[in-house]
Order: sequence, then structure tokens, then C-alpha cells
Amino acid sequence: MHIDVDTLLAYGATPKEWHKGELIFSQGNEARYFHQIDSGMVKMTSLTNDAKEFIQGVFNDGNSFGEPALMLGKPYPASAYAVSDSIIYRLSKEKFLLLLEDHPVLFKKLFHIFCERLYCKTLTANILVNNSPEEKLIGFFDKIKSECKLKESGLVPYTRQQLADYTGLRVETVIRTLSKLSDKKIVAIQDHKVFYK
Amino acid sequence: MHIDVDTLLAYGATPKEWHKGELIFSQGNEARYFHQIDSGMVKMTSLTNDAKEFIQGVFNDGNSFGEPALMLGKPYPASAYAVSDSIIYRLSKEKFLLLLEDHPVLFKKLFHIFCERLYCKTLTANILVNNSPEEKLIGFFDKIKSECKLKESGLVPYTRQQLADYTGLRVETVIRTLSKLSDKKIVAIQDHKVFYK
DNA sequence: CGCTCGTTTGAGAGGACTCAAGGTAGGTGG
DNA sequence: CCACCTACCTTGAGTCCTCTCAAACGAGCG
Repeated sequence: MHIDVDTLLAYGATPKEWHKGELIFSQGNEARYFHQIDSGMVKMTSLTNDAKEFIQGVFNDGNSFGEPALMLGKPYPASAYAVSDSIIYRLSKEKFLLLLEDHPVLFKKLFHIFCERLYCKTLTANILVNNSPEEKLIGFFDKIKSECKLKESGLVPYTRQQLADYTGLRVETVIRTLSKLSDKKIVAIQDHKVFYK
Repeated sequence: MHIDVDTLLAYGATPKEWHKGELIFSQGNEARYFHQIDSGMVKMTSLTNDAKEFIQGVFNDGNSFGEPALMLGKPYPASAYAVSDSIIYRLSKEKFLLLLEDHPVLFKKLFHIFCERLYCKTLTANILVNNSPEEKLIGFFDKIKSECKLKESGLVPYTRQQLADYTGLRVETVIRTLSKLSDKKIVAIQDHKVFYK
């Protein structure tokens, strides 16, 4: 949990319900609110020229998102969608800044989260500039491994479409590349499930 | 200027000289020091599978770099090189944390810088996932435009090789794509110089 | 002049994307 | 139990275009 609910409410945050698939805010729009998820799941995505969807990040219960644009007063660089039915607390920019001012501990917490996100995005860039699909996928697997998002068995908890959305590849390319990686014994595939050690 | 020199020195920072081209720290190495440039220029780069160099960021007088890895205690996700002869202050991690603890103003300043970098890296990801060279270059031009790195005349202050290093393309592709963009009147080229409005 | 760095052009090959079609699995409802 | 739906996975064939490799030109500098 990032900011505890009582504190959020004390500063005037209001919960808002979003249904699966709904747009929470749109790329290019002005950032007005701080968002923190009470329950549900949110994805931040941007569209590529060829109408592919690129996943900038995924957020769960307790996570907040969209802060940089809010704090810089710039338009959102990506859109946010509810992946499942979600309840999200919203707090106006002014009150959010006040809250941070009053609570140095929360400020430090957010700072630490920003460190993690910066680190994560640097690794992501490393993955995206690789023009070999094999390297992109291996890079992505190493990244989620270091983030402990792999199951203990090494199971990759993503669909092929999601792997495509994270790496900027097409689904078919992901599938064909996974086959090659399987031939090379770099990943194992059982019942369509992908395993990586 | 990020942290003023007197403060840095008071906490035990020491200046170190680097010559053009020298490696300051290497991808994969443990982060031990906070780095702030007194004078000179530093680039952070990572290598792709096909031995291309990708520029994660460039830093000048007064800028600091490499903080996220330092604060997270993780290995550097990219390498840092001196682009020109540089003098860089180094401060041990413990003392740096102490300094931030003692100076909330500097802490907030760094926080703000992190906001900017996160925003920047999100835009960068948008550029990199585009698989059309034209869109990559236009995206990059829009990005540096929004960051006010374009000259007033619209001059793009980068060599073709640098454009390649920022977009993950090859030099030849950059050149050929610039020609197309010039035909389409999206950029203007005069005496090998590129102009974008 | 010779060197380096950046720029340019050409020809060729490889491979990712595109489009189209069909298969598989899980869940729902009659 | 079976038909149906939806979402995900798979495969094939063909095109396009970026990368690769090679060569050469221009500018700046010692």
C-alpha cells in the first residue's frame, strides 16, 4: 500500500468506480488528479504508428500512477485503462502536493518508487532497442525475473499477446520466436505455457 | 546546478578528473558513488545485441547521474562515459543519503528531476516501439522540441550518428529516412543540417 | 598531405510484418 | 451433454524494408 486510505480521505480524496476496459485518462490530456488504486488493475499504454498497443506499465491494489505528468503539469504521455473493474481514489493536484508536504515519509516512499520505475524504464529501453526478437524476449524475461514476477517454476505469467505488447513485437513473431527459443533450450514450453529459468 | 559545490564538499565529496572517452562506470557494476558533473559532459549508454550503442541520456555541468541504481543498491543498467574531458564530484552512498536527509530542499529538487526523467523515458519508449523509422525520427524531433533542445531556427543539434544512437536505427537508415522526410517537407535540409519546426 | 569523423550512395539478403485461415481451451446457456 | 462464444494460439505464404557490407566523398585539423 502506498498512501493509506485514511490519509487520502482526510485530504479530500474520493473513490471512483471504473469498469473493465474503461478509459481513465487519455494520452495528451492534462493531468489533474493523483490516482491510487483501491482495488482492481490498471494498465498504462501508448499507441504506436501501426496501431499496436505498447504497455508502459501495469498497476495493482495500492499502486498509484500518472504522477510525473501531474507534478510537471504536462499532458499525459500515455493512456490509462481499467483492466478489470476497479475502484480508484482521486485527489486533486493541490491537495496531493499538500499531503506530500505534510508527510515526509510518504514523500520518501514515492521517491523510492520513482527510483524503481526509472531503473525499470532504463531496462525497458535496453529491450526495445534490440532489433532481434530473440534478444527482446530474453531481455524481457530477465527483467521480469529480476523483478520476481516469474513463478517459482519459472512460469512466465503472460499471454503471447501481452509479451508482444511489452516488447513491441507482433503476436505471430512472439510465437515463432518462442519456438526458436524452445529449440535452443532457452525456454521450455509445456501445454502452451512458457517456462524460463 | 543541482547540489551546490560547497555542500557537496562539506559532506566529503572529492573531485575526479576524466578524460574524453574514459569509462566512468560500467553496466552491471555495483553503484557506490553519487556523481555530479562540475564541468564536462557525460553520456549513459547501453549496448544492444548487434553492438549498437544506445544513448540513455546525456548530462552536462551541474547534472548528476546514476542515482537510481545507487539508491536501490542495484547494478548499473547502463555504462557512463566522459564525452569530453570532465571533472566530476563523487560522494559515497552513505554520505549522499545523509546529505539528502539534511537538506529537504535538495531532496525535492532531485524528486522533480526524477519526474522529468520518468516523463522523458516514457516518451522515449513511445519512440522506440514505433517500427517505422520515419515515426521514430519525428517522435524524437517532437521530444527534443518539447524539451527546448531545438535551436530557434529549428536546427537539430545532432549528427546523423547521434540520431541513430538515440532512436536505435542505423546511420544509413537515418540518412535515407531524413531524405524522405525532406521530400515530404517535414524537415528541411541545408548544408547537411537538419531543420524541424 | 594524411588522418579522422561524419555523410552519402548502391546492391543484396534476411527477416519481421501483413493478411488470411484454422485450431484450441474455457466458460456460458439451452 | 452439446452447441456456441470468446479469447488466445498457431501456421503458411508473400511483401516490404531495414540492416549489412562495401566504397567513396567532404570537412576539419595537425
